[in-house]
Amino acid sequence: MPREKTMYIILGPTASGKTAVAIELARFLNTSIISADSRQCFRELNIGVAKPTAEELALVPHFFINNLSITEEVNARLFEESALAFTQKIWQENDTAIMAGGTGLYIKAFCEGMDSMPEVEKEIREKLRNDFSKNGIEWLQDEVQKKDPDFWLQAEQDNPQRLLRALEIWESTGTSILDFQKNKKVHRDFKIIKIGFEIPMPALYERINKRVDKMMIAGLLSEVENLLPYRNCAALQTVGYKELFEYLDGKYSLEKAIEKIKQHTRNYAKRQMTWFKRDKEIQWQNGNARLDFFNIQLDS
RNA sequence: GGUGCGGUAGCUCAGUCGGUAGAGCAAAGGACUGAAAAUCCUUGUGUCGGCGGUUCGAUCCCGCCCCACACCA
Repeated sequence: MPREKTMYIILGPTASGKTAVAIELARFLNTSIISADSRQCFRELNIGVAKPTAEELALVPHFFINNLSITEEVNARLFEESALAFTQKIWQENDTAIMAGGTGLYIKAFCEGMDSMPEVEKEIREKLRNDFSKNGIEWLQDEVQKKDPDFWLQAEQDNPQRLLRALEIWESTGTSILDFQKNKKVHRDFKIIKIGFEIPMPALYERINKRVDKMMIAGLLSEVENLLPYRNCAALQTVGYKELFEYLDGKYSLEKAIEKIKQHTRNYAKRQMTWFKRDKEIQWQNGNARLDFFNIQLDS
């Protein structure tokens, strides 16, 4: 009788120390790690996204790291599909697996599934985005209001990303996006245990500030300079890159850019916590009490 | 020393033709179904540099002073 398969999901805000613990745990359980991080999957992004080092990656098999280029599109649905495929692969040899990351939506997609949505042709998406950047938010709002009034009524009416998505679904299908959002949770045929790493905000902010300084010493600026031709990619709308692009534009000093990176990373960590706090399945652990964490895992 | 331009929310600044003031960013909280390290929402009383004067009333006008910057000596 095979043991029940178990996925341990190690999550938490950026700079909470997830990476090291996930690797330790993976070695202990002799299994692999699936990264749930919307930026570490890009092979061109390294220092600025706090990717595990080559040495760390060599210790344990990793999935969804370095598997995509910044010129490719990624989204939660794609993550769900590939993470499930990786999981099946791991199950062939292991009863346990580890997912580690801070992208809450991706983790949710993996655990609960995304509603299936119609494919949107590239041309439609690009045309809408062009029209939006040419004509502005009022145009977008008018379009949505005209074409999908039901969605409009309950929409975040100033949120261009959401309006564009609704509109591209409308343009592709003639149907409201609401008709595809079933909000039903999928059940996975394996056990999921979510462990959250929590560090008091002042301490976390301190760690973030220090880590940004380390990134600069490690050569983040030259990583960013090399990516200058790609700065418009969605993948580069990322803390640490945006600010240094603007520094290179001469918008402000390097010191100022570094200060902004720290600020924006703190804001990001806060948003991550806001997301995670709502998930009542997460077992929270003090990020400094790692032994404790292992004990609990062995018992469950 | 002289001239000019400033001194308004933690920061950058707008504004009040005299009736005690508002944006962006920050901060705090929140949302989140194909860009999620993204995007969006909520929250703004601060001796409007100091002291006097004019006025029913001054942050806004006048005088003096202090501070910063620029230029001239």
